[in-house]
Amino acid sequence: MTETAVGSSAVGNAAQSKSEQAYAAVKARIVEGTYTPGYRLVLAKIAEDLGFSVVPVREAIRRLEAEGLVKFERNVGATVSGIDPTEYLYTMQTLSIVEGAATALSAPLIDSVAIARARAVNQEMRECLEHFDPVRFTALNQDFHSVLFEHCPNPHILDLVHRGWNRLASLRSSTFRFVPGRAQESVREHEALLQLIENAADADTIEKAARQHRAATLDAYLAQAKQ
Amino acid sequence: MTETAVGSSAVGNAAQSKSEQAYAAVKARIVEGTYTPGYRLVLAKIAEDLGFSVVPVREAIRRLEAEGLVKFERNVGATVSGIDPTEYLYTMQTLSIVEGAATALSAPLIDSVAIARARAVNQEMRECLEHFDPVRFTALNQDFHSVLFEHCPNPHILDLVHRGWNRLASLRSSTFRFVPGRAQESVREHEALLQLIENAADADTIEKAARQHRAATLDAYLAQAKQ
DNA sequence: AAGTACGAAATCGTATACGATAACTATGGC
DNA sequence: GCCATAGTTATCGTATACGATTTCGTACTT
Repeated sequence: MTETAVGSSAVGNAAQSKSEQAYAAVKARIVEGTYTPGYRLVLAKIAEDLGFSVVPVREAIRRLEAEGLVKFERNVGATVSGIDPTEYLYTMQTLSIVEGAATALSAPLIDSVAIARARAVNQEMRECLEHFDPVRFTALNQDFHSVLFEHCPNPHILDLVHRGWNRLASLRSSTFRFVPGRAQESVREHEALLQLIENAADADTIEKAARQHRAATLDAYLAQAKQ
Repeated sequence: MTETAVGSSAVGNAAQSKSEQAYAAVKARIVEGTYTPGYRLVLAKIAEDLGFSVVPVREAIRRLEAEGLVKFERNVGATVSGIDPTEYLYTMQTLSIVEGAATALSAPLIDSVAIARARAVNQEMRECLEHFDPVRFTALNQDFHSVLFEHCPNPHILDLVHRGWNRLASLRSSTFRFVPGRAQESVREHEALLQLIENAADADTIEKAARQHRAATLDAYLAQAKQ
């Protein structure tokens, strides 16, 4: 349940069109890592696997292309798009901005129950650090932020956050693995963020903290990459 | 030239696929106002107009749907999506955030030539106010901001800005017409923004000013709508 | 042996065809 | 006269088919 793509229009699946199904199916495979970056997405093959024809599959792939999850080349085909360092920077920078805004907008709407829930998740993350469970850590990290954003009053902004997450999904938990100490820091920042929200800090402070939380991960990655 | 949709991948049209052409054609018609909100986009009709078949047209429409320019209903069809007050709020709020970030990121890269160009555009906007030419005013407004963002180092953020603009395009110049005095104020804010950039103000200050510039337009609209 | 040219295979791009669904219209019952 | 219902039409959704383009392998030339 923690392994699904995030942010797909989560309505009931009443009478989904095949293109929707294909979209969801391929997206899920990319996000959960079945299709790794560079994987070649052949329309005919996917169509056969799903039992559909190529037209809806093509539509699904183009949609995923628009979200940046696959790279599509005319008359050549689609591949799952990896994220090179530059793309990673762009994505993280954008995320830092939209997450900052999302957090600031959500903060006044987060009740004590949600705070407690987030805190519990964060506690579990701490435990993951001790047992060294990066996969679960990353999933919990998503849960943590989901609680924060759950009530974001602006769906457009929330959508941008989700897109960024999915974009990063294929290299999930990379920073946890590759940047020593960052995860510990991240957990501390989470707690600090919760306290700011609890104390009803002004929007600007919360925005900056949330933005910094993401930016710090990026910086840690960049510093490491430079070595 | 000022009337075209903004931000479409502006590479040479070498061997564009029909779905690309259809996308561009329909998008242009929406942005320039040929297809007004509520206009019913019948696949077969558009296909015939363009001389294509329905499949690429369908793909184009779905793509426009993803950008929020059209509303698509299963087994019913597509209509050009108007923006109701709520949508307008969401869009403007999102724009204020991404434009703020885009401006702050671009500021250090804007040279004196670009500043002069922007200032000239802003001067012309002033003249439009005297002659009461809202259409040209809006076009110039786009030009002004284009100069500012031209060198935004993060293409993802720039893309988000463009999307917001296209989203607003169908009700372009509305605030100029409907909110008295706002346009004058806007021109003044432009000049203030230019001075901040010239003086190499810190990123935070610039971001806040740019964000406020957009937020003020939204507020003016909301205040007016409430009456 | 390396490079080039040609041909075959794979794959995409789109037209056409037909089935499915929803909107519309006309008819009959109350 | 108004509402419910059946039939018709419009439109979408997708399968299939085929042409277009690229890629890959092979044979030929130097």
